[in-house]
Amino acid sequence: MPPFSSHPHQQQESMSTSQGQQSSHHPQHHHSNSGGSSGSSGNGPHVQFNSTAPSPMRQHQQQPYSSLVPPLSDTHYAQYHQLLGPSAFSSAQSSPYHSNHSTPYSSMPGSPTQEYQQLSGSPLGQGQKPKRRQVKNACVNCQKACKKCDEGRPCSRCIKYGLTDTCVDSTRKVRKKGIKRGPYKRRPPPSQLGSASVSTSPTMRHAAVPSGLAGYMSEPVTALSSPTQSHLLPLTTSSHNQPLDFGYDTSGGQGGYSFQSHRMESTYAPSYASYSGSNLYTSPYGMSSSSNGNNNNNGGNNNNNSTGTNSGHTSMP
DNA sequence: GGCTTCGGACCCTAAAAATC
DNA sequence: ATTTTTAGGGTCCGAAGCCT
Ligand SMILES: [Zn+2]
Ligand SMILES: [Zn+2]
Repeated sequence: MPPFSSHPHQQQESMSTSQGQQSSHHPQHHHSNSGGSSGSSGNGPHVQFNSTAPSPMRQHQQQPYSSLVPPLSDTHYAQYHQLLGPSAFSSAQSSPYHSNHSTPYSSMPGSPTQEYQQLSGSPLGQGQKPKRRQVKNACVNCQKACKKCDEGRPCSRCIKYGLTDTCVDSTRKVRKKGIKRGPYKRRPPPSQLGSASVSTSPTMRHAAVPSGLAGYMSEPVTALSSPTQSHLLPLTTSSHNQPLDFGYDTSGGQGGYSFQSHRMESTYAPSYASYSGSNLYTSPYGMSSSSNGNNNNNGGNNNNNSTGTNSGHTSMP
């Protein structure tokens, strides 16, 4: 993971830069600081660099983009949305909305959270949080508001707020290629398989994971993961090793989109702590020699740019 | 109370690396 | 060629500040 992950929010424009690198996530968000502390928590693959920096936030308020992004009390909204049910999405245009949509929100049964339930039928144990599922591409309005969207194109949220005309998919950047990564962690020994079971049980690898997260560790594990490996794993092990049960089509993904940017946001200094070597994240990279001739070595790689990185939420000009 | 913001946890999945 | 790991790029929860 990147030393300090560029923050998901914001971005705002292709910085040009040599190769247009710039990895900030959020399409537009401005957040003003860097650090995330995500890391340890959960299985989140991206441990972010925690840079404290309380940041005065909440100060700058350029102009509410309310005009574009209408409210919609999520509670209410969620209820409605929940109607979609966990799997309702997946198929592109399956939004129940279109199919029947006559149901008044008020009559929607279920709780908001209900919608994110198990997707792959995994029981999701007692205390576990159900996995949150996301749409592949949120509409611009929801994206800006950081609110939940759905597959339907005028998405339900936009419909509710009468933004159907502006409800279009947000653009996505294409992941860059050629980024070096450094060696991966050891892999499980070839044969042995079934035998290992018990002690080496698949669960081993997740051992380090906080109980609460167990739910994420669904994967049945197709014979693999040796104990050795497990201890090597950072405790941020990724939940799924492989796209086994993905409901979506892998191919589809985000085909090349050209990025665009909507909004330039006013002044939001990048400010994120530069990552100096703390290995908060046990990645092979860090340990790798200093040389790192080729790989830019840890996240640093193309992020450097990051300029915009860190915050994202934008707030309309 | 609702609405607006937004920090950052959580997710998805393509690409790199490791194996086969 | 296939599998596994990793991280780029994203979605959106949930809390806090504002507004009415
Ligand atoms: Zn939407
Ligand atoms: Zn929409």
